Amino acid sequence: MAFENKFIQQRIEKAKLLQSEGINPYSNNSKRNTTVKKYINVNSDIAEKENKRDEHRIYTVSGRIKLLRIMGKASFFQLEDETGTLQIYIARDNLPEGFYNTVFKKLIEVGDIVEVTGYPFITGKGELSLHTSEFKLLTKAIAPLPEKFHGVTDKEIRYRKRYLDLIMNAEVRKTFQIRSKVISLTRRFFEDKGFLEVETPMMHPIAGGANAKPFVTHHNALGIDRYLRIAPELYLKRLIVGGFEAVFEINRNFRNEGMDATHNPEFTSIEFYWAYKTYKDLIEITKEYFKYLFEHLDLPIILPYGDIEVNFENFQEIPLIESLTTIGGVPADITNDKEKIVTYLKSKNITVKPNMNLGQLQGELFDEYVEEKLIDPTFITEYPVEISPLARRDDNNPEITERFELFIAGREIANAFSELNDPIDQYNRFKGQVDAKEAGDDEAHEMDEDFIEALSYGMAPTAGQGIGIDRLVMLLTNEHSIRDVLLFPAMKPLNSEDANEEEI
RNA sequence: GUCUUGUUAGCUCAGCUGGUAGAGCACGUCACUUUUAAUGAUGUGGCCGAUGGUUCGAAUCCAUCACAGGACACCA
Repeated sequence: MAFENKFIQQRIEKAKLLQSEGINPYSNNSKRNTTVKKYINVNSDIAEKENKRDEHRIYTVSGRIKLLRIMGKASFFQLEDETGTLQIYIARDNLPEGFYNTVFKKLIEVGDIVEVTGYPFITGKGELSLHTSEFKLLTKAIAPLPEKFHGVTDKEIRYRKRYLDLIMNAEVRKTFQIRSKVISLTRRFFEDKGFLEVETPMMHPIAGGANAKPFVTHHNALGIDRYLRIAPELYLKRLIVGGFEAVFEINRNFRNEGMDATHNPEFTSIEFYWAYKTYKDLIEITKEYFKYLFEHLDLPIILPYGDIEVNFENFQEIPLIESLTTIGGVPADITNDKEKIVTYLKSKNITVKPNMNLGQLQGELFDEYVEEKLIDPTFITEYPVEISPLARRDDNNPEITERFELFIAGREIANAFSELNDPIDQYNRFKGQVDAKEAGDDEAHEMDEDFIEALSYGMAPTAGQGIGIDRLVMLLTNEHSIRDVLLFPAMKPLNSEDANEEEI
């Protein structure tokens, strides 16, 4: 399999020659004492020095050779570490006798990881560089890097071999640094508010907390199937029953559904639950959260996303039914009538599943006519109870719930509600879901009697929210595919044999 | 899941209506001590995604399959 490629063979030969010269091609004897970024910062004054150099400052930097320009008895190369790229000047007469000609010129090449020691100077063309007095190979790369100018652009290679993508495309590293920062800031934001970070099971006996198809796995010792969680919601609420008053979890959820630009089988969300609060408090904390993110990420408050702009100072709030007419342009006289909605959708050539209830049809109208038009952050409130099986009913109108979803740039970013804590109401809503499941809705919720029992002991009035981290990061990094914000997005195996491989 | 467009050298890509496969980069050799995608000379490199079919002849036409991108459907 591996190492057949002639270029790889060639480079393996070079590694052997290095060994015969007494040079370890996989040395770990690194003496690095600064990064490229620090080197550039510390030496920003070199231009003012005599001869534009300072031979008394000696630094050792390490990194990968990205570009190599050999010119007879001297060479330049670009050395790249995580912090940046530095030009290295290396000349025959500054190195031990024979090293430059027999080792550097013949056995060192683009892709190798090396360490150089020397002093800062500025070249004739005005670039701060390092004048090498010692050169050491740390790691021989036996596989050649992709083309130096175009790099690797094939999306399949970039996703399957993310390491290559990261080597070749520095801006990709930036995206994942921002992702890391978003998660870190999110954690800090909620911790600062007094929330406790918890971990709840990833393997569930009942796949609850959302409407979705789960992955199934098997516990051998117990001889039972488990579901990879589709949401942590019901476990986090059990903790509120137990007396924790503010909890959050940032972790993966798994849904056995289609893959596309906004869906990966495993995705990251934060869910948080806050006792003695309502969804109104969640609207406030959500605004505060975004403000916090924008400040700490140093992002413009009017954020470009593709060819649109999102104004993060312009948070809107509008009830779902109202949005159908004012934003969606749906006639006002049909939005509360099942038959009229079905007729209307049919007249627009939109097919709906038979036996949909009013709430589901209103949801259809929203998805069809409103969602994509919500560019600036918009809290859609007053969701129908039929499509909100875990949310508390509005005290004044039992047909709607104390719930909102937050939409930004035409996409759902968060889902939140005052939690249903009436165990009998929750029991009946689960029953309704079970009936729907039996009627063929394979994404309907299952009965979770243990959760009902937990509620029976009393859960303080609580508000809870989930935010999709991947989509949030897409928004903040101006990426339009979820695969570009996941280091290792899900991909099909390359040959069908792998797909059918039996477990050991 | 459906439709659609791709898959040619390690990488980025040409290859017209079918006639024995091309460039740049990378790599080998030579020259070159301040280059910036270094430069100049020269050379090596391919089961044209897989399997069938049509044809005297297929990278090229047809069918099936695999993988990927995009759109739609479902979902977050």
